[in-house]
Amino acid sequence: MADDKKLTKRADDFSAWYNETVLRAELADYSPVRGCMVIRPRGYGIWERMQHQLDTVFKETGHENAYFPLLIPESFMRKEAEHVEGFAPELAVVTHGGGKKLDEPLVIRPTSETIIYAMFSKWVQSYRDLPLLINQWANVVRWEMRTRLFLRTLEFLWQEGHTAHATEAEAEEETRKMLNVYRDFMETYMAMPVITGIKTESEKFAGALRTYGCEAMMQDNKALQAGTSHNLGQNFAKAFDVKFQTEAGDVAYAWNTSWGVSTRMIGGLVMTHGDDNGLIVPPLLAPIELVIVPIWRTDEDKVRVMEAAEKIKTSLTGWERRKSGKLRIHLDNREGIKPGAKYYEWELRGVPLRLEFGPRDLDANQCVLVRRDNRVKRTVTLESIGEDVADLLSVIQTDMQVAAYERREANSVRGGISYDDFKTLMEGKGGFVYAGFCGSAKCEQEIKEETKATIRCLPDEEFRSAVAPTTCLKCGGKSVAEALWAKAY
RNA sequence: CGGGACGUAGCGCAGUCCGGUAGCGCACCUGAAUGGGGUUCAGGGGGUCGCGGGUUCGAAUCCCGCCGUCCCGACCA
Repeated sequence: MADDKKLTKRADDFSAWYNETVLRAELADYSPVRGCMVIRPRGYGIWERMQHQLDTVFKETGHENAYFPLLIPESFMRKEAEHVEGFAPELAVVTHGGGKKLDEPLVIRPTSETIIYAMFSKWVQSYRDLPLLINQWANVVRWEMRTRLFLRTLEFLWQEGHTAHATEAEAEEETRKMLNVYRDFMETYMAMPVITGIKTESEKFAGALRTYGCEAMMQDNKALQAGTSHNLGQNFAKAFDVKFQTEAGDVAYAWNTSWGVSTRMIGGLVMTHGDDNGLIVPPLLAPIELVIVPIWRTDEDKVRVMEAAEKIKTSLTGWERRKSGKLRIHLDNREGIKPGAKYYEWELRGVPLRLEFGPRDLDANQCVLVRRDNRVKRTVTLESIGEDVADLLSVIQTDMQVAAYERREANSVRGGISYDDFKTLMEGKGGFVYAGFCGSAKCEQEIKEETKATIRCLPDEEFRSAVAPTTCLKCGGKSVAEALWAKAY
């Protein structure tokens, strides 16, 4: 931050730009503990809107919220072999309580499968108890080596859905359904298009049968896994004895799923939409959608402009829209700060629409609306201000989504790329590469070592290339699936 | 855990080589003017110089130890 006022430009140092934007837009701050962060009101406000929307859909799809404890007996973590292996390196463990060493150490949850399925085994007796559809909003702790605000912190907030079903097919349907819930949310609300698909064995959740994910492309052309959904099969049911009596009278293990999205999505939002002036929040998730900046020169003007600005705010606040509820408006009536300074400040904070209103506007019964996403100014009459603001916000939402989609496609490569060209691309600007994969973990591992790119997923059908690749990107052998390759966060 | 940089006011830094009254910019407070894209002037408040020990008449500065942060590598929503 050589110049106090200007952000580092994305093109100069994307990583520095991201950190500065998050800090200066007051989304979050560093905590006294390494790797932890404080989510500030402007960041938490976005999270609350994300939570509200997702929670609504979770309930519409039949899930109920519950809360399971933070502390998990260490022995629980050991009951599922892959699970313990996957999470052991990043566990935080409580060894003392009340001044005494504990008989059994307690793990701070890195995720709650173990405690939840232990409880499910008590609650599930009969096929009539199924499906059991539970969600919890919680914090989890994973002791990561390197951390970044929102993207990877020791503690983060998320939701984790956990379900139990009578059949494998039902569990698979649930897994896919919730993946699509995430996808819809990310596209519609975050204006962040994603590629959905299945994870390879090496990227799969520890303990799952199959893992599906949503992958978004950030402005540095790296991939961000924004949500995952797991078909757990009967792995945890067997480990925690989640059994039920079937309609026919047999005893069977339940089929489980789990799925989650976290505050990491806020990082995704920043890196999808931000520009060199700071944050840009899509209207549907913006805690403030419209900021009114009054302008005056003389004391008389100040009085009448402020009075009229208050009126505009009141009349607009009454506007109710289908998806986004009442208009969320802030009137910046601070004195002693020039309008220009306010513009920069609210732009940095990402408020999608600004209304400028001064004496000239008052006399002409008009105001100036300025879009955050493309900075286009428009003078509109106050007669129809409600419609205009609502329309513009909706257009901004759509335009942001389209822009993000077009950027992703412009940086995606399909249809035949040599391994040499692939390496060059990954050393340079990066991007999404759709290419054949022979299915061997060896090829996957070698590519990772040589280029740092990984298979983000084997994309779902609608994202696959028109002509399926026939040979493996690495070994040239027969391709068994089309893979999406990219460097990832 | 390895390599590098750093720790001085809320933030960003200078001062450290060569020991001698702790400074600058921004932010903050007061007042006046200013106000359609980052306002100006005047006045003001704020510091265990990361922590502990040592050398010295005297340490932000030299020596030893520790702690912490950031960046780069091995792990990851």
